[in-house]
Amino acid sequence: MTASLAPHSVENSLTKTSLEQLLVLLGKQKPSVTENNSIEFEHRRIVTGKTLYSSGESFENLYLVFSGFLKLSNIDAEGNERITDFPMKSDLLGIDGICEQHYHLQAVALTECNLIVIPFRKVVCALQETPTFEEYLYRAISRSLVREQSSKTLMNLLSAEARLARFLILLSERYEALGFSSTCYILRMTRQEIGSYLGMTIETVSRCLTALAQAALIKVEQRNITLLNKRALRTLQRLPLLHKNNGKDKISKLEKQIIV
Amino acid sequence: MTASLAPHSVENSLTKTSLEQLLVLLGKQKPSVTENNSIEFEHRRIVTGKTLYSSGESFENLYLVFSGFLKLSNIDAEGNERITDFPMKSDLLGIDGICEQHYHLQAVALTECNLIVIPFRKVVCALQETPTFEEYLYRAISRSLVREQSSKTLMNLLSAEARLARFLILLSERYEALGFSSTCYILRMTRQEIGSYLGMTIETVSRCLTALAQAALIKVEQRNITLLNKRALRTLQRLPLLHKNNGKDKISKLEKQIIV
DNA sequence: CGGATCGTTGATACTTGTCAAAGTACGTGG
DNA sequence: CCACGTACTTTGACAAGTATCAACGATCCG
Repeated sequence: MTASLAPHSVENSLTKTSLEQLLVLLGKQKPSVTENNSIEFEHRRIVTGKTLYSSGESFENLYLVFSGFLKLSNIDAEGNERITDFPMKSDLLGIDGICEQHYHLQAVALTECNLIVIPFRKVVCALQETPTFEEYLYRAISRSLVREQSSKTLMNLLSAEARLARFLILLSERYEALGFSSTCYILRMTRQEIGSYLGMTIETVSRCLTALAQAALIKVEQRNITLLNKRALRTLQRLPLLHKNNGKDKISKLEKQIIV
Repeated sequence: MTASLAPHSVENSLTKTSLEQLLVLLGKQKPSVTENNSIEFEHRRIVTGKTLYSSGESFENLYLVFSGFLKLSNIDAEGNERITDFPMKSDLLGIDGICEQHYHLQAVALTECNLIVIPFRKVVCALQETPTFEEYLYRAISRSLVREQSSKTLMNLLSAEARLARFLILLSERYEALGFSSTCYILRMTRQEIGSYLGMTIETVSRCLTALAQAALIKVEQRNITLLNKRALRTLQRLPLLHKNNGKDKISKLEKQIIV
């Protein structure tokens, strides 16, 4: 049972995208009739493992993910990688470059990627007579901020198990929003990368996955994840850190809650 | 020895701000001559403890902090507060409201505050012929995102001591950027609020402050903080979690590094 | 068939949360 | 002005969670 419905599959053929299509990806609901559709955006493809942009590089473009899966990370002075996000379809990349005209982070493809290129300066100037574009650009940027804040907020003070449960649920919701299966998907990143993102060691990631699987909340087959009990996962992700019981008790207690 | 130079002091008298002044606060370097200066922005004052906006409230304005000190937080379903930022002068508030037209977070004044009101929809439409405004607005929003990401990145996988050291250094840098003393300032928030922000308990905050003080890296007098050894603090904030020595060894080792 | 990267599992030690209690600042009302 | 209550802070003893270290298993690729 492979998660063949996961993103990064078809629709890799496009090489140009109209403004209207771009707005829909940015979150626009109903297609407008009168929109300026003469403007087209180039695409850029990168293969697995390649870098889209690096920290310090001068900022020129925003990128909207059309297909594929990436990681966004920070390399500190000692060379340690700290992952801040895993962008996927419809996510906007490169916002971190606007403020100082050079990118702060590094974006690397975890699968083959097809990205819509948005030349920022040109576009913002040229499209100011197209208010909807501006509006959705603002919204997309704001959404990134909200997501960062809420993930930051929730990562701390939650146990490793809770954070991992939350991570799996959030991934599931993102897949669902894109029209893919929300219960069965492929992790496109290594355990190491999950650990970097969630702020825990690779061993802890592994142990927590095992624990969740033993409690029959998920099924783990290498990077293939099946969510078996989303309700329990949701409950788990809200448990504050450190209850009086150990892991097994916690989960069996959870089981009871669910049966009731 | 009180930190009388800390922000939130003078300059509380203004009630209107020109576009040019606003751009300078947003980070503009050299004043332009030809800028449209006829536009003026209203101010809003709130007293200590009052709420500027709450989660869920419909979004209308961005606010630029002119003076004072606030906290930005998230109240979860169980009523726990999770603080995501402590905005101060020149910080932009309310960005979290753009994406869904209602605020996601709650903003509360920690001191008396004087805020410049930016009616978002009106202003973005009306000022699109003023490219510099747009540009600096984008920059400010991007800067918020970068700050969120980097703080998120650094909070995890660092020890409580390191996070607290980082917190104190970052505060110091923000005060310095505003022209205030970078070595002596007043914490405007409780230990509880620091703990919520850094993802640790109030007891841990207290113990770490004591430890840093005993190592003579800082001086603590209630909420009055003096940084005695910034170099050591900077070193400490980059130490990865969990070395083989205990806290005291860590600091004395640090001391040696510094003496050398 | 190696070699390398990735993932799992176990034993141990350290950090930090939890619980409990006492100390300090601050404002209100007598 | 002092007593008192409340909120804030500090400190200690203990327990729980997770990092570290080490070894092994699995998968992938040349």
